[in-house]
Amino acid sequence: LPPNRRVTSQDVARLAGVSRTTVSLVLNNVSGPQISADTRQRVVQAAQDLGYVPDAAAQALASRRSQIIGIILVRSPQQVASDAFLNHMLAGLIDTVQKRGMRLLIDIVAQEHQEQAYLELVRAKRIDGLILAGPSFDDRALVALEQQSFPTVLIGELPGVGFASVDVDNRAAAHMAAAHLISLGHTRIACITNAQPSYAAAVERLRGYQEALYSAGLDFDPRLVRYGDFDPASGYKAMHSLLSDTPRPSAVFVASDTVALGALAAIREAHLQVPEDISLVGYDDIPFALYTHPPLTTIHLPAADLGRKAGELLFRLIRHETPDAWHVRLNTYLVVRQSCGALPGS
Amino acid sequence: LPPNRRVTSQDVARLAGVSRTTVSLVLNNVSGPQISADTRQRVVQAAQDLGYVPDAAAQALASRRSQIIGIILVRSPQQVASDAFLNHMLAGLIDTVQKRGMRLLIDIVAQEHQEQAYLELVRAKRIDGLILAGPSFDDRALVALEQQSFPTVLIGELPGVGFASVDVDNRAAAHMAAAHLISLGHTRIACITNAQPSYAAAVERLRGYQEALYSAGLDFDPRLVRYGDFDPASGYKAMHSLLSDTPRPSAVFVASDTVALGALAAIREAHLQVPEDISLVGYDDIPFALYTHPPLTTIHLPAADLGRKAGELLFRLIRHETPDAWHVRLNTYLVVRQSCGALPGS
DNA sequence: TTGTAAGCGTTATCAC
DNA sequence: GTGATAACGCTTACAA
Repeated sequence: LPPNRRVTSQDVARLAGVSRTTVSLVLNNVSGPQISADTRQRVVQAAQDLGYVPDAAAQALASRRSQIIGIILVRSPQQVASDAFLNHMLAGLIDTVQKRGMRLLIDIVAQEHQEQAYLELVRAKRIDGLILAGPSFDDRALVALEQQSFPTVLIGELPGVGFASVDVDNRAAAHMAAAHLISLGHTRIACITNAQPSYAAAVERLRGYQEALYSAGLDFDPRLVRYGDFDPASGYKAMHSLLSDTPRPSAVFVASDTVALGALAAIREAHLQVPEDISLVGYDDIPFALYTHPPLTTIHLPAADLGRKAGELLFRLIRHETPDAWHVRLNTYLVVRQSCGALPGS
Repeated sequence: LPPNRRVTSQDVARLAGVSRTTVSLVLNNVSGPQISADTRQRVVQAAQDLGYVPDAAAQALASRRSQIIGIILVRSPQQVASDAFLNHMLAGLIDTVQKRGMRLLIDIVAQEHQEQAYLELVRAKRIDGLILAGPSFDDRALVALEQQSFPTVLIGELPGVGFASVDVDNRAAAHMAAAHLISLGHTRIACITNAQPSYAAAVERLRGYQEALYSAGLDFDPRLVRYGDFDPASGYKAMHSLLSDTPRPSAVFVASDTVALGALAAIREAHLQVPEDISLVGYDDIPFALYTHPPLTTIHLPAADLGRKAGELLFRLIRHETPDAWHVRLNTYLVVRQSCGALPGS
């Protein structure tokens, strides 16, 4: 025998004095057949002695399950760079995946390549389930997945399609943010979105802001809206433009902390004070929001939970269990720090 | 025939009127045997017509290559959360991996579980190559990889072991940062590290700072050193402690932008000004460094390139090519913004 | 309770 | 140039 050969289940079987079948049954804890405690022990011992690790490819080929789940992040390089959120979500997801003894395959693709990216993964049976995180999805491509009912979970906005999803209620959260400013007496409240209006989440947040105004009997003035683009630079630009409006807004809801950092810089550059001259509410509660100047009042998003829930939901689907809910909505809440003040004279 | 059966290479062969062997040869562009252009064309066409996608598990089992590379991030959940760097590196790595038609399997593990995490991946032949990113590695476990010369690349500090690695010269970079402060006339310069001294990178950066002092003929005063711990909170605490020293340092090198954000907050809280009262140099050049108040002078690290280079190096190893260099050192440079001022009277 | 044997869908080694 | 045929290492009916 070649000395450095791979240890196979055959070797384990031989050492334990049983068949490969038994080895497989024991090591996979198959529930059907009862294995005597003695046999089980011998097999486990033999496997350990030999340092046996099953070959993943062989296992996948025979069992038709790869024990890998895939996550596809539909994002531009620029977004990846400034997404202080991603880490958290990934950490939550990986945590869940590990607990199930599975692995995570990750891919970042541009909007226009998403289809080929996940179809290959699925068709090659490389993954047992798929998590899609991105702004929007190409319906045409998703149809294929839906037809073969491939286990899939969306993180983000819910399109009309029938996929399971995990998200926060962006509209309600934005409503909460704007309502906070209104409660402080502000009436001229601007909005800088997190992204361009082609992104569903951006539209939802804008709508929440709008609804908060209406609920309070305030007018919605489209001239007070600017579109951010994921990064601080876009927030800087948007705020700069907003500050040249007259009369100046006394408060701004910035639908992304990252974008808000740029907005803060623009305000400082104009020699204005937060919150004395302008109140600001952010969105996301990134770790840095506590350390801006001043600390940013913002909407807290449960990033890690988003990843965790998506993972749990997906595992249910993979095991053909009916999930408690096909569309999970996680809670957000307002974190009051020091970037908002009452409107003078209110 | 069952209507919804998987399309196999057998089907392609049948449609093209050739054998499975030929299909494999054509689709994998095997160089040895010459296939006639006509046959090649027929096979390609048939594969496309049928929407054939090779089964990943079967391919892996037969070819002994999974086409997956693994990255293991050795980090605590806390570090993952505040690591504004990770995204960049991952994006760079994924970019490289995609170009090679491979996939990336990602895992985050705590220091104490690293061994089992990557040994399973390697032993199960789940991955063709491994990238390890973390503060330090358990030599005992790495020995196994080294012995079977499993393609492995380290991102980070270079231990004594013989693995290929990609890193920046932390010491030289820190030297540069401290030298900048010295050039502005500062003599009482403190240092807040990025992490505890158990982390090699933290020690290297501290040493670079120290060497810069010596080079300038300044004394190294250990009482001016504080240890950060990855997050802004640790920077806040460290700076707070530093500010109660007398005489106060006139400048601080903070070996992590993330930690520096906390330090900035502590300085503001003490009603001091940057750079008027205290100069600050950071490290990493995270996207937010440009938007702090004031914009942070810092050391730029090529995060995405780190990922890219690690990927390229790894592919060389996988293909048994001798790499140009086993230890790649990427360049850093000082980005001068507005957090440093000349010492009054110098 | 355990063993036998038939796949799983490729790749790779030879002949032809 | 192309086609049999044997691995690859495991899971899983089914048989004993």
